[in-house]
Amino acid sequence: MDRHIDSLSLSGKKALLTRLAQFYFSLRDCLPCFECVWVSSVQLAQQLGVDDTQIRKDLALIGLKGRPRMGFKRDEVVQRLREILGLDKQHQAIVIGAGRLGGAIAEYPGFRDHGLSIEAFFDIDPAKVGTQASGCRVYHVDEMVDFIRSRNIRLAVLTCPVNVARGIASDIVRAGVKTIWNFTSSYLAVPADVVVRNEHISVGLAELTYYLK
Amino acid sequence: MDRHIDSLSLSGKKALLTRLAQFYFSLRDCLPCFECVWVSSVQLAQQLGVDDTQIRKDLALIGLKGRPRMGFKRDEVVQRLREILGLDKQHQAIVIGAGRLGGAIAEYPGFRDHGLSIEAFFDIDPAKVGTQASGCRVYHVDEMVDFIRSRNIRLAVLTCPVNVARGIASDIVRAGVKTIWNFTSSYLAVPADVVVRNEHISVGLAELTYYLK
DNA sequence: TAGATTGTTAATCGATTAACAATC
DNA sequence: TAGATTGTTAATCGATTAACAATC
Repeated sequence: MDRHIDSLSLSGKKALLTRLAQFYFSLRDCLPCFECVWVSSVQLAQQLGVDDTQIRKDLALIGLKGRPRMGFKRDEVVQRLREILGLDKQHQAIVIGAGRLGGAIAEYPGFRDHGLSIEAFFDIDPAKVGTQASGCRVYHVDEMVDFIRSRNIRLAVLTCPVNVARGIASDIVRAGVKTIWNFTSSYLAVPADVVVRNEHISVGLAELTYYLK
Repeated sequence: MDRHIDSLSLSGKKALLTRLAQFYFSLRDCLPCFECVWVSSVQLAQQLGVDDTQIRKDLALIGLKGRPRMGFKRDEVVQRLREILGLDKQHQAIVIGAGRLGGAIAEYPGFRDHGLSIEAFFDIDPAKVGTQASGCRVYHVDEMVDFIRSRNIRLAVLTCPVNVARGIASDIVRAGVKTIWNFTSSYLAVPADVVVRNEHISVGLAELTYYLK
């Protein structure tokens, strides 16, 4: 099962995970009108604007079998995707940077449903330290490393200013963080066992303004 | 020049634009310590963790020439990237959904620097309509189409609930919007002359939680 | 000059798509 | 049965990487 996924290249694996997550959200959010028990690879492909062969291959890779003439059992697919993507388990995370973006992310309703619980914010601004943000306490950045160590935090969300992103990243990695969700426009160099997902919002803007010319 | 870019496949073009935007932000934000006038493709490649041949090819594609033994003139590269990406020009945009995420996006400091000006928010909540958000007025969604038409808005940011995303998308496209920055987890089907950039935040989360297993 | 870096062609690699037999 | 859909192999396509001559 999972062994097959691990045989993929790093970029292939990343692309696969992105597709699997899209399948999941498409089946969960975007087909609520569908009372159908069965969903075919062609239906899903049309929903997402991709090739149907791809979908059958991806589902086969995670051990799902379809039925000729019927398609795939929708609930079975959704359940298996939850397992594979780790959305079933509970994960503790911290947010570094108690600004608007950090707050928006912490309050995103989908997250709690997917097992993400924000444990604390960290900021350097004395006006923010000690206050509550989105139901969590805001601590000073100086307390960050101890917090990560004592609570065994593995996931950190970076919404701090770009110029301090690298310093923070190296601190939290040394404290034990294994996955970083990077919302700054900084490129982070990390050890091989740490995963960084970049959400470079400015890059998205640049892509769009290109097309506006 | 630009004609070369247009000869690329759709996915190739998208990948190129992403790389160009990364070059830009890397040169602008992440090498401020560098007083160097010259920057080599190898330096930039190391910064971004990509292949240096790729960088030379990309820069050649947009008409930039390097000098053997020296590299590329940094300012020239930055300036040309601004032109190509359309970051020099002023663009008016609207944000649909006056929640936390919409506010965070509207206040993102990088945007005004890159020519994006938010003209209005739209929401369906009576408690929000008529108020100010991030320095802009919040209008009712019913006024959206007229606003787009009269102000000739081409770019819309979607931060509305997922279940209304498709209806909104089809309304704004009919009103004349050409590029949609989609922060909902909905897949939007649009005509060929409309560009959608998806920032599926939940997809990002799913990718990260996979690695936490 | 010697050496480093560009610019570009060729080769490899992987991802996507097409085709089609198997099957319910 | 007939027909639709899966599952999988083969073919195509494009992107990435390697190699190296040109050049400052």
